[in-house]
Amino acid sequence: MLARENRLLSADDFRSTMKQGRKVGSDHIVIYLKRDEASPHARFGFVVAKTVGGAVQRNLVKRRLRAMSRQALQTLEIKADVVVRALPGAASLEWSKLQSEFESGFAAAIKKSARA
RNA sequence: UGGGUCGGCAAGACGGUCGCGGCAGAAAUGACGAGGAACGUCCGGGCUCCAUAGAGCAAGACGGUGGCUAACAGCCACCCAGGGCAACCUGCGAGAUAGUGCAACAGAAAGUAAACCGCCGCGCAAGCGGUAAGGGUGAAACGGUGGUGUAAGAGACCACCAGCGGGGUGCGUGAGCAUCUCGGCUAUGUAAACCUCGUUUGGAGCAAGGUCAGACAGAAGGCGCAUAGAGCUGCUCGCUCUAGUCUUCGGGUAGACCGCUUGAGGGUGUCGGCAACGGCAUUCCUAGAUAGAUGACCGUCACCUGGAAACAGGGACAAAACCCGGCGUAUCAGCCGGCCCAUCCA
RNA sequence: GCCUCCAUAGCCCAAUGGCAGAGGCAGACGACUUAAAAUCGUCAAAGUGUGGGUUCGAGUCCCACUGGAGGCA
Repeated sequence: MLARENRLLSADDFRSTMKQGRKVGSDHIVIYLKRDEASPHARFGFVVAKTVGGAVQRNLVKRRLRAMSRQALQTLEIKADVVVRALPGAASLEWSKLQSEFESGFAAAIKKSARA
């Protein structure tokens, strides 16, 4: 779990990040990243729809994504809002595969947003 | 030993590192942190507000008997019916002489009367009369079998059996069971069709409800000012509140705290009861989030699968959101016990 | 949290408890046409989401599930 200041809390935050942020997709996840140097912290949020699975599967996916986000936060230098959307099939994926997907997608999103 | 049937247990254990949630603490830190179904939301309650929870109708639910319970559509014991060699299982199991409806097709006829082919009598014949044994239809045909009887037949009469109704005796709290006796010789099925009888249900739901803080902009229409609106789901009455109130459109806020986890609570012992369950004593406190807390990495042991071994792989279903009691449904691999049947041995 | 509705042929849908199922679009074949469209005719395609029950008989009535759609606070 992330600390409270590193989480997206309101529906408006989610909406603006997904609308204005840079979007990078892969087989099982989609990452939206919006740079915001004015905000005090980098913030993460997760969207895991019912199509992913039942409550148990969705919680597992959310927790794994949170653990990955926490690791990414330690090496992150920029301030940004990030939303990770999980797609069907993410629940049956192994940890290492999901992690590699997340890391490559996250790096691509940072590169893309730096160009903008 | 094999097969069956019923019930119960458990939901791998211990530890390390990095993190999360609320709690305690000044801090360091400490203990705690999803389930047997947390699920589906099918019932019943507690709790909160509406009147203190009221009356009648309507509407719904339930339906063998006795008990348990806060309550129930649940549970226990028993009765009856059906299935099974048996253990055991299944049953929305009141009422069809209160009334209404329906019973397609076939068939003469589908519920209280009648007669298609027959059979018998009369008649040359057409036909008329008697009859309901036999045939045929159907899911179902107005008791069954055997006899007496007759022109042929028929509960017309008789015996036994089945079934219905009235009465009695014994046992049982009771549903009922056993048995005796009398009566018409017989009355179809369907109430998970309307209905009748009995019992029972006021409504809304923790986004209930309350405290604090904060934001905004009003407009149109309906009904009313002493009978009108709302609370109050369909109606009538009754009660309370208000001079306004409701609907639609538009605008604004969606923050904090309480409710919020100690409860019809769990464990153990003992007593009462066939049991469900209850009494008493003692002991324990065990999640309270709000985009919503359990994840990642690793070690040891146990289980299963493959393998000679090293070793490799695997572990279901499914996650609290005010709280309980049930029901229903999902569940890999397991463990334990009662009972029944078959076979073998003594 | 509280409710409501739906499931029938590839698609949209109808049905009084009664021979088990109507219609339209789409499909196949034929006619018309030089050919095609349109039109006309013919044909095929379902066993009514699943499992039980009531009934002589169930798409229909009852119960439990499964999947889907919607509403209110």
